[in-house]
Amino acid sequence: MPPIHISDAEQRVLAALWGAPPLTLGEVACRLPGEGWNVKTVKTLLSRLVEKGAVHEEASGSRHRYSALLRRDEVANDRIEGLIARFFDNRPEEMLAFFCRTKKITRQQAQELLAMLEEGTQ
Amino acid sequence: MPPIHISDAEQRVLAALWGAPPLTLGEVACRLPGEGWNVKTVKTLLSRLVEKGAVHEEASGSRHRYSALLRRDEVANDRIEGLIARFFDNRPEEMLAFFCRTKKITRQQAQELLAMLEEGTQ
DNA sequence: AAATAAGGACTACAGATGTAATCTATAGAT
DNA sequence: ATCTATAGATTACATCTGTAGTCCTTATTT
Repeated sequence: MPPIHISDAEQRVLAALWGAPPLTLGEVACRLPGEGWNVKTVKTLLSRLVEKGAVHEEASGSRHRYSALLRRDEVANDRIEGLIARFFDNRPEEMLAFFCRTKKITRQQAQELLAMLEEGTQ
Repeated sequence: MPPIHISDAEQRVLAALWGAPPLTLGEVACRLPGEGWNVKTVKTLLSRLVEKGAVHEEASGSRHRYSALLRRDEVANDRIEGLIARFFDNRPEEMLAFFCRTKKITRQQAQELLAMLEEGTQ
């Protein structure tokens, strides 16, 4: 199966479902404050996500409830992999270096990060 | 001006121009081995990039030569910013943590990175 | 019971994107 | 001088995306 492609707008809707119980259309719409979308727009995006297999739709009385089938970290990971492939020649450490060079990460933060790694590998 | 949006396919073409002298269409096409695109397709993408102001086109005899107007690190940075905003609540250090948690980097690499930061901040 | 609101199914429609094809000019090969 | 390969300008066309609108069926409110 070809990997599902989630568009930008769809991703925002998907995000509204992350870490939430199955939500109705209205509930989803409420969780998308900044977007300024019509509820119908949210419905369209939800339907497309269902078609794509990224969201589950279940009947609940005369309404439906929607829940995410893709986890945030799965999607995030895909995106990151894509960036590493495209811009950093498939070398994670290159991306990390770039990140540190440009992303104003402090020595402090790097140190904490290192500590975390130490923990994870022991 | 609204930020230029470079599509996925366009990005691959742009990448072929990075770090290279102005190239002709044929030269660009040659630098896109894996894509399996018709030269006409490459030409279309190049033209769109020119329209969008991401690529410069200059006459060279009866042909044209193309060169990137956006640098790799600019584009990479935009993408990374997007990810941080979308998936990590605008907190770079969260993305870094994720990065390290998913084992994309070894302790060794982190250590080198830290050394680099030390150097940069002294 | 009647009016209203929420939301389902289906439809709409322009602009972006992927992926070329045509038609034409010209530079290099014979 | 002619043929051929490269590539410029223009056009094509299906699909995807953003952004709803219609029309209909409940649930809820009066």
